[in-house]
Amino acid sequence: MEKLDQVLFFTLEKSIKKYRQFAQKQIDSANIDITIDQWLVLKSIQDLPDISQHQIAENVFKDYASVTRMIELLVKKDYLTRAFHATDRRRFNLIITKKGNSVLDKLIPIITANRKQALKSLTKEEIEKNRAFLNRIIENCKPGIGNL
Amino acid sequence: MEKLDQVLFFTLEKSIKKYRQFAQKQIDSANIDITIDQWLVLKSIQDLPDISQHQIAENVFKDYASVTRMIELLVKKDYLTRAFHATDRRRFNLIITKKGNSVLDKLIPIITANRKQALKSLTKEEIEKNRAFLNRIIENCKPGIGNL
DNA sequence: TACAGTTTGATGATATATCAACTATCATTG
DNA sequence: CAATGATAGTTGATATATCATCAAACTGTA
Repeated sequence: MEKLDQVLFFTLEKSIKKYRQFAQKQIDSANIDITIDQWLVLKSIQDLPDISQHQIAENVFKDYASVTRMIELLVKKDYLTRAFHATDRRRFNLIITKKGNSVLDKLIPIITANRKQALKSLTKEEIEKNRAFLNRIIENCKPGIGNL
Repeated sequence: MEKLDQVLFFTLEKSIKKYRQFAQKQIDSANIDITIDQWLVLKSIQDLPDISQHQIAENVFKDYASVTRMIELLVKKDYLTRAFHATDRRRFNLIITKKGNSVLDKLIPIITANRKQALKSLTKEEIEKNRAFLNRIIENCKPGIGNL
């Protein structure tokens, strides 16, 4: 069996971890109290204000349970409030607070710079090819007749 | 700001997560009681029998604390034993048990099949290009003068 | 309308990630 | 040899991942 560092999935894990560490450090350095995962959730709500927690989970491909807990944290941090939903009493209205919006605004230039730095010297074409490649992996890993 | 699904790092996260879910399912289906992360640690020890916990952590780019806890679990599961190190009393000798070796053996065909399935229809050349691409991201995210 | 099945969300248990603080041991050097 | 600094590993706290189970509310249909 090959050594781990020759396996593509290993490089894949390493790259995303390094990017996350790097990006989180930049956020911390700016004294913004949020994790990348919390930001993903908050951003999903901003993009689709009437989103449900289940939809958020699918959006950021996280577990429903994780989303529940992350939302609790965002409420604790006063970035988000929960109100009753007008038509469905199982659901909540997730409303980003002023503080939450301010954090989202402050994050824009940081995240943009992070992505730019991480993709420095890589062309648009390379990036697109890579995305296509990764999407084929995603397709191949879908549960299907072949691997149930 | 772009929607999340247009961001490369998002696709990157998704692909590694989908691969992990898929691969873990195959392991579970074979009734092998191990997680992928535990396997990574066990495999590191098999590859380098005199490895230290710090080296393991670097090998699989995990935190030292995580490695400590994963090793505890592997010992509990009787896949690994800890003995005193001959020359350095701070360290441990990590020895894979018979049971551990048996699990490692049983995993070889499963992991091989997983990787093959996930990379189905992707050529060696594409894979190599992709690895190079990811390595450039890793380089770009290294802490340096530009982003401290 | 009443029941069955589905959807939304919460919670408990376990595994891992990350940071910080801590102990024990080793290595260096004055 | 003693003081200092480096290294190996542990532990606590908090965040997240995953699975299973649960309750409440909704929907469709007999």
